[in-house]
Amino acid sequence: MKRRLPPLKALQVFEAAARRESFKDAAEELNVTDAAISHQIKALEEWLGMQLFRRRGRGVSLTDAARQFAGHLGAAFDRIDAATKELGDNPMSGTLRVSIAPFYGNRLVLPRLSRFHALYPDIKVEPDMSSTVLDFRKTDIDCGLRYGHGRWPGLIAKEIHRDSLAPVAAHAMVDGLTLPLDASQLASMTLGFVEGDEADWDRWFGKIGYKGPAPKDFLGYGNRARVIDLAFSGHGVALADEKLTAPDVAAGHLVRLHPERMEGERAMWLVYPETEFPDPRVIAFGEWFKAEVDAIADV
Amino acid sequence: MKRRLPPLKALQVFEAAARRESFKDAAEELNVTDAAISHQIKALEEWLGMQLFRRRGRGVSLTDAARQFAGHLGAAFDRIDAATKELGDNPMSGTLRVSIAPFYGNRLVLPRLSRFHALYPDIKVEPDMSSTVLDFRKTDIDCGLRYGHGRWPGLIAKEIHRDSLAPVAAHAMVDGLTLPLDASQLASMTLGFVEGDEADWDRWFGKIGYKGPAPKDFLGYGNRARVIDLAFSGHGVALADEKLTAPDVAAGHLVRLHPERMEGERAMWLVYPETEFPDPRVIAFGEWFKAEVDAIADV
DNA sequence: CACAATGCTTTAGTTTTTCTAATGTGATGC
DNA sequence: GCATCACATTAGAAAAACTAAAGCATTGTG
Repeated sequence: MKRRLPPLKALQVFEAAARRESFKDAAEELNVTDAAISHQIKALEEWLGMQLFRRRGRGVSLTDAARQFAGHLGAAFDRIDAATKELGDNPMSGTLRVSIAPFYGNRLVLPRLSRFHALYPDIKVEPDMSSTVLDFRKTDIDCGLRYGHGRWPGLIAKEIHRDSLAPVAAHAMVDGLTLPLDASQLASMTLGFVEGDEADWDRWFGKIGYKGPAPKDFLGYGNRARVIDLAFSGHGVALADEKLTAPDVAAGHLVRLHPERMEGERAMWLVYPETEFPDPRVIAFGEWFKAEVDAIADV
Repeated sequence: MKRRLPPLKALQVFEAAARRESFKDAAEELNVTDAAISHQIKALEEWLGMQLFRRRGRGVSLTDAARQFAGHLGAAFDRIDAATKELGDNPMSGTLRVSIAPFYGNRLVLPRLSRFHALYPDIKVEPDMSSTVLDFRKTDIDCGLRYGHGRWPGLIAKEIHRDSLAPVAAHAMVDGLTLPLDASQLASMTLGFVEGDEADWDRWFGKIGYKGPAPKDFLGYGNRARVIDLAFSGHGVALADEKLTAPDVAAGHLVRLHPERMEGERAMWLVYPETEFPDPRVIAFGEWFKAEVDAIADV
């Protein structure tokens, strides 16, 4: 039951001519000459094998069948018009698939998602918490929140929040000590770091002007989730982002050991495919989330 | 609130590509190369200013908005398809405007019209009984029943019934005479004729082999309605078509004076404009009416 | 009643759109 | 690793759409 449509352009011209019952008026509406209308109508009549207009020297009149036909066409074109407008009108709808590292997502994104939904009720966010490398060409994922240096080929990355590092640990670590600790106290503790960012502690101690014996008790982990786990466990200190740890500090699970903050090498980025027409929902999501993170008060 | 539709060809291509979720399959369906599909989709995306497909090296996938859009388009095209099929499927509907001379129409057409409606329930026949010259270019009339020689420039004429002439008169004319009359009795009566067809009586008398004194009492009229009126009035004899007068003969209003029939110069024709696509309803009407006239039994 | 104006048609030629062939690219399967 | 598949791109060919101009029949106007 395949469709067999007449040339659509001819139908469009016919519908206009039928609606106005005049080739001249149709020509004006479509910004062409009346000869063009005449041609299209003739071609359509030939395609259909029947006459649509009665010619009468000056002016034309519709046959019964053609009038009915034109009505259907008008309705069909109206529907196309409506669908086209809808397409442009509300880009803020549908499903937005966001890839987020589980650690970061559970901690910062999920608790705030309901507020995004309040803002854009027609967008359903589908967080993808798998930690696999994200490839927008293989999956239907629209954007991702990624932690890193911000340069990924083929991807556009917009900075959400750059690390603002400060040492945190569990209460057990500082039992009986007065806060803030001084640098030599810190230097003697077990210091967690993310592999690849080994230099962070050195830079931090340098920033506070520490000149004493170099810290020696380092523990490296594959990602910062593990480093923060170390802090939670009470067996070491993490040099962690203030926004990321703020909820735990506020809740009393972690303690800031020193007021000094240091800008980190890495940041959290909104990433999405390099495309001619960026998905406006992605942009909106990124802007909303940056505002949310910025609003996290330091403790 | 003018419509502003994207290029319809591009929409058609997009709908197919969206339905199959494959440019290649769409190309096959539309009998073009896949490059053509790629071009149209790209053009449409540029027109809309947004992406419809996610490209993924091999294959494509629809965005949410595009899927919805394609659904609307499919429905619209289905409607166009249905309307187009309907247009061709039932040509036997609508209003058929037929121009008929009142005399002929009241006598032969109107009494039979209900049977045409039974045959084609969707055609509404609108008889136009005005006797004005019919010009298909000025009016919305579809066809006419015309009496004459059958040659009218710009018109197609199909013969419905050729005159089969025989003399009729009112009963009063033949009171006390035995039927059929013989030729000399007829020749002495008042003979009605239609102006232009003066020779008919001569031919008729010739046909029955009448050699006596030529008839002298002639009365000319502008049309045959008046000539038959003469017969009704009892003041003369009409040389009239057997089918046309059959009802009156059967009802006893007129009497056939002689069994001899003569084929006339004129006939009743179905006429309609010379056009590339004749209205099939006109053809059907003509065929039906010819059958009806043929079925009139002579009395 | 002649004459201008109107609205559609036709023809011939131009412009625009659409399509193809060839080639390229990245993904995928063997 | 290599063939294959699905889409993209380019350049150019083919087809469709459009225009200008002239024509024709009808209609309105002075």
